[in-house]
Amino acid sequence: MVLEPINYSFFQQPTLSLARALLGKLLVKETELGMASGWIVETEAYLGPEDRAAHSFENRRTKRTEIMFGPPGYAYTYVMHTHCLVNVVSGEIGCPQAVLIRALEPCCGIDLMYQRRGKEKKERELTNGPGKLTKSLGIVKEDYGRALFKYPLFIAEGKEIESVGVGPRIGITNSREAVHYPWRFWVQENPFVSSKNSSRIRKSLVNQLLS
DNA sequence: CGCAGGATCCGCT
DNA sequence: GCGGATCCTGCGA
Repeated sequence: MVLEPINYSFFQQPTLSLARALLGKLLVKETELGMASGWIVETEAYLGPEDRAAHSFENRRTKRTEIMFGPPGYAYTYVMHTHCLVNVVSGEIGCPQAVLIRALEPCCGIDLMYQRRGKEKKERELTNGPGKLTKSLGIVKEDYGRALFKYPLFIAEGKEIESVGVGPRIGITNSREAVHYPWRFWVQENPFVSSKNSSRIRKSLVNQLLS
C-alpha cells in the first residue's frame, strides 16, 4: 500500500476543528521493521494558555513544551510513566496548542503491531489507548519535533466519518474547571475508542464536586 | 540534587 | 475497580 502524506495546509485550522478533522485520517509510521498505520478514531484538544489541563497552560514554555510554540503539523511526543504519547501540534506560531491522538483502528501492518504489543493480545487492545497505539506503530519519544507531513511519520487521507461523539477529556482529574470542557472527539460506534464506559469521567466529576 | 506528580497500562480482585 | 510499575520533567532548596 502506497500512502501519501497529507497537504500541509490541513494543519492550518483552529485546534478544535483540527481535532474533529483528524477523525478518520490515517496515522502512519515507517520503521526498519516496516510500515504500520491506523485510522484515527479518538482525539483530544489541548488549548494552551487558557486550558488548565494543557502542558502549555499559562504559556508555560519549557524544553518539553517548546515544540507547541512553533508552527502546526509537528509531533509532540512525551513519556507518561512508561508510555509514549503522541500529539499533533496545532495553532499558529506562538500559540501553544495540540491534539492528542487517543485511539486508532488498525489499518496496515497489523502483524507488526502484534509483534510489538504481544501475540496474545486481542486486536482491539493493539490501539485502543494513547500509549498502546504508539507502541503498535513504533512511535517513540525521539519522534519529538518530527514533521507530520512527510515520511517516515505522517498523517494521510483516510475515510469519511459518519457521526462524531463529543465529551469531556480523560484522565485530567486535577484540572478544575477544564475537567468539563467537551474537547474529546471520537467516531461513534467504533470499538477501538479507548474508554467506552464513562466510569473515569464520572470519577472526575465526583472529584470536582468534592473540591 | 531531591522530590512530587502525572494527557497510562496491566494484572488482580 | 484499584494499586503498583517505574520514567521523565520541572521546580525549589
